[in-house]
Amino acid sequence: MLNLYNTLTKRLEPFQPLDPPRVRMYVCGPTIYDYAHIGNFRTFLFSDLLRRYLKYLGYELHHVMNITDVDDKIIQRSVEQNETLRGYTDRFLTYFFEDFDALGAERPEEVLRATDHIPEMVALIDRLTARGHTYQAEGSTYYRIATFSSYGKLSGINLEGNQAGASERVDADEYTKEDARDFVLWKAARPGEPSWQTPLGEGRPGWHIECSAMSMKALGESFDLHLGGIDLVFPHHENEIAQSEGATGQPFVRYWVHAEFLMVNGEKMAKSKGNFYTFRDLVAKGYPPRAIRYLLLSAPHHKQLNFTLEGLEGARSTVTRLNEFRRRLTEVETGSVESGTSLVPELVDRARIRFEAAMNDDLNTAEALAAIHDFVRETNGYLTRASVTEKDQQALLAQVARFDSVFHIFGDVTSELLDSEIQAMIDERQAARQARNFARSDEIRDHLLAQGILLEDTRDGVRWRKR
RNA sequence: GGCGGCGUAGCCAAGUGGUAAGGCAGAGGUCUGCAAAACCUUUAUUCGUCGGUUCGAUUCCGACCGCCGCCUCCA
Repeated sequence: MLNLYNTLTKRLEPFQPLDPPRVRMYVCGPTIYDYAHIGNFRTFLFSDLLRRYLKYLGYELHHVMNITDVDDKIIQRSVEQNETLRGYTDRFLTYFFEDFDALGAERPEEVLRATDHIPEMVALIDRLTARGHTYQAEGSTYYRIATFSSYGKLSGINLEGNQAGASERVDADEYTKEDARDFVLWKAARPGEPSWQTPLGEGRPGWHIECSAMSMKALGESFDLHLGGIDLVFPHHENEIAQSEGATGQPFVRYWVHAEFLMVNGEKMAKSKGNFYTFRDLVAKGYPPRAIRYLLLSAPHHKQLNFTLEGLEGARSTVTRLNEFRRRLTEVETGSVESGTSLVPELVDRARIRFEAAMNDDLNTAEALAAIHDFVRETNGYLTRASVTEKDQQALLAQVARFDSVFHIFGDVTSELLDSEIQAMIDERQAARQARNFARSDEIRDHLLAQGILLEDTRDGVRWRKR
């Protein structure tokens, strides 16, 4: 039984979907104003891991991810680039999914763009208005938080304020609100900004309403899982609850699960801090996508993970080792074994049980990976000591496949799914590395020839001096 | 100021009231006519500091030090 830490209840809870074996899951996707950095991808790889593990457990996923394709930064960037909003976001959406695919993440069943769902948002705002949760000011529509009594239940935010130390930063909002805590549902059009003509007036949607409208459209008014980065707990997810439950009167989401930050030198990796790496930065430095995936999944999602290049080097070694292991297992020569002497079934069972126990414990990936590593080491040792039957080999390969269906880290470090631009970067790096290796082996060979240790080195083979 | 989290070997990092997983890096070794791979051994008497509870604490409690996050757009 999978247990998940639920931000809403602040407890570890057994996961029970509303309508098994279906699982309806919504993930807050990217705002595509630029390339995503690997901190962003930590969340998306976490949702990929959860998705894959739920499938491993036999659930049927209906996984929805939104794309925020209209907001202040996007508008600003598209104007700077002299592109239309749609053209600009189309371009960065393409980049996003190139990276997403290269990182081995499975595509959600549905990817929904905000600007494709303006009518749904307007309809939801209408429902909120009918229930008395909204007010208008200067052409914009706001949510009146005072009308939603359980506001704050997700984040534990104190509505009484207590922002003395934060007061200088509060109220940078350019729109007119009755109360600083209220948030905008529909923003009145402003000159030079994209806008939509709707019954609410000409304007564009607020950020929070997108997710409520799209998630409920795709998954219904109540659904199982809602994921996102920890920074979305407040105000985004708190506001989603206010919008959705305010409109429907129904419980919105059963399990809220949040991914912690990726840190750099002890600080949150963020565009605004300038301490970020994009996926492409790292590929250009020669790191395989699979190593990046491994690193981002190597610590449990509820803990901050400190990113270092040294750690990424380690991840590359690890992933190479896993890949070699699977190849070795695939190519091993099978033989016969005295009946009843095979240790393989026990080895496989032990690894699988430990792996599942770790994953069921709120997706403790560190422990699950430890189970995989022990399995790999023990199997490698077994392979060097004894021959395996074909049946053993199949059992071992099947177990590798089970692990890999969840983590997706055993494959080639490069991927056939890679976008050509990314693939080119990798090819270049690999060619350079190979060249270095050749040079090094040439050096060694020359040295050995000079020493007379090596008598001959041809394509067909080498001849060594007899000892 | 309010709320929350973290501090474990060179790096990343799990974990527990009963004596420190795993990966990477390092060292030694086995095997292979070099190398690589693989395997074996080894690397924290100790888990920020100081107290307390306990037969026993890294794990519980308190204080302190250091760091971080949210409260503002943010994965």
